[in-house]
Amino acid sequence: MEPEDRRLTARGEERRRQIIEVATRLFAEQGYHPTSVADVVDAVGVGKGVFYWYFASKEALLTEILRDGQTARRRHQRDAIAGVADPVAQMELGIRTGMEWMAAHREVMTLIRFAATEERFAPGIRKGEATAAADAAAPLRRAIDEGRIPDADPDLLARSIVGVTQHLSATLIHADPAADPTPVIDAAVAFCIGGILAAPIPGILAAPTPTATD
Amino acid sequence: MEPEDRRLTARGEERRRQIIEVATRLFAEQGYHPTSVADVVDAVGVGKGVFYWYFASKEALLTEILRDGQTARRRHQRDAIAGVADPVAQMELGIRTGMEWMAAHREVMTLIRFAATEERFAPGIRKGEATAAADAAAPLRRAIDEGRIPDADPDLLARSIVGVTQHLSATLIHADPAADPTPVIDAAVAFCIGGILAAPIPGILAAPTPTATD
DNA sequence: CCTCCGCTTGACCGGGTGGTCAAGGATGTA
DNA sequence: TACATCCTTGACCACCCGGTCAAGCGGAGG
Repeated sequence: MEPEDRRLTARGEERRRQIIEVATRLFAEQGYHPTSVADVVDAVGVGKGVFYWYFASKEALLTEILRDGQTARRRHQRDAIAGVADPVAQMELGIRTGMEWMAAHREVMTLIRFAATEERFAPGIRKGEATAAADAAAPLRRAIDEGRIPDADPDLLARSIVGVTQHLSATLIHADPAADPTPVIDAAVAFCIGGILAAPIPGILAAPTPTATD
Repeated sequence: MEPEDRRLTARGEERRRQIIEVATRLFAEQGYHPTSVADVVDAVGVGKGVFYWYFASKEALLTEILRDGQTARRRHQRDAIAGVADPVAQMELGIRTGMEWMAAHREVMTLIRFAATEERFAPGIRKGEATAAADAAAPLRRAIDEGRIPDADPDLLARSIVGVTQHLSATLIHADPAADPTPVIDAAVAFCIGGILAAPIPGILAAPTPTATD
């Protein structure tokens, strides 16, 4: 019988959760590859067979962590903006709740960023990020249609916002988990709202200047 | 005699370069850990001992690739903005040349993003990114002092810009290396310039709304 | 009390890893 | 030619990895 279609008792579900939790922490702290299955089961305090009772492989466990993390973040953001009508307010709230989720789930974000660099996991990550970008692009498109913000490629705007939020989250919030993330989040919101309002800037942008030394 | 203080002939230097080049490609394609030293020397077409003639360890090779990549990007950006006086023009040119460099060095960027997630390599990456952020923060500070852009934390602005450029580079330009990166770069410039001009936006930002479900 | 089955154990396996090294070929210099 | 130095070889090593499995435990339902 395969691990994925086993019927688990309450005790079994709890053990499974525990393994996911410990593995997420260890993978994020030491790296996925440097962390062995033995490390995980030792940290949990069980025999090695337990791991393979609940998971088909080490890779399957990481895949599940990544998938669950991406869907959880998406749901968190969707729920947050559900009651808001104004698209620009939706954007701000989406940025806020997205960063709050990232700050509260640093380990998962580290794993997602790792997985994006390894071709075995990257397709799944790319798909999730495309979904996230599409989620963000929808209100942007509406805002453009309503004339609330200048005309620009909604997908590029959405990707830019994802870039700002993920990077600030990774470098500043994760650097000091104890610190209050609010100022960083406020800065991200201000920067992103400025960015989406900025498409046509007359007289600021310099000439194309294709001066490359490379 | 240790590899690091060997005196290499022209042939030796060439071999060393070749190993770095091949390893960079393989590490980026398959991942650092899944790529064995045997994979690298096989791809180069030499015996295993050659690797350890030029490098102390697999880890030392990656560290060197990362360090060289970060310094090369920094120099590229510094050289590009050297002759420009206006701080806002410096910012735009810095964003442009930075993204051009990233587009031309996808493999190295992939390795940098990987290394940032593994604690063994992360300190070096963080240091390099702090330097890059400081480089970008300097013209921002001047622009603020001169009243060219609104008052805001230059470091947060710099980190936001790094986030946009790296993410757009990683997700869009790397996704299709054959495509012309210019439209993406233009979008990044517009978004970032908008972001740094955006600090005080009256009547746009909604109320703080600390509605969290978590 | 017994039986069943979800759960656990940990020794074991094949194979791959990073790294070493004694030996020998290639190259430049004198 | 002779010699030193640079470079290359590839078998070899100790170790550890992900994964397997026969055996046994223990709690819930009968």
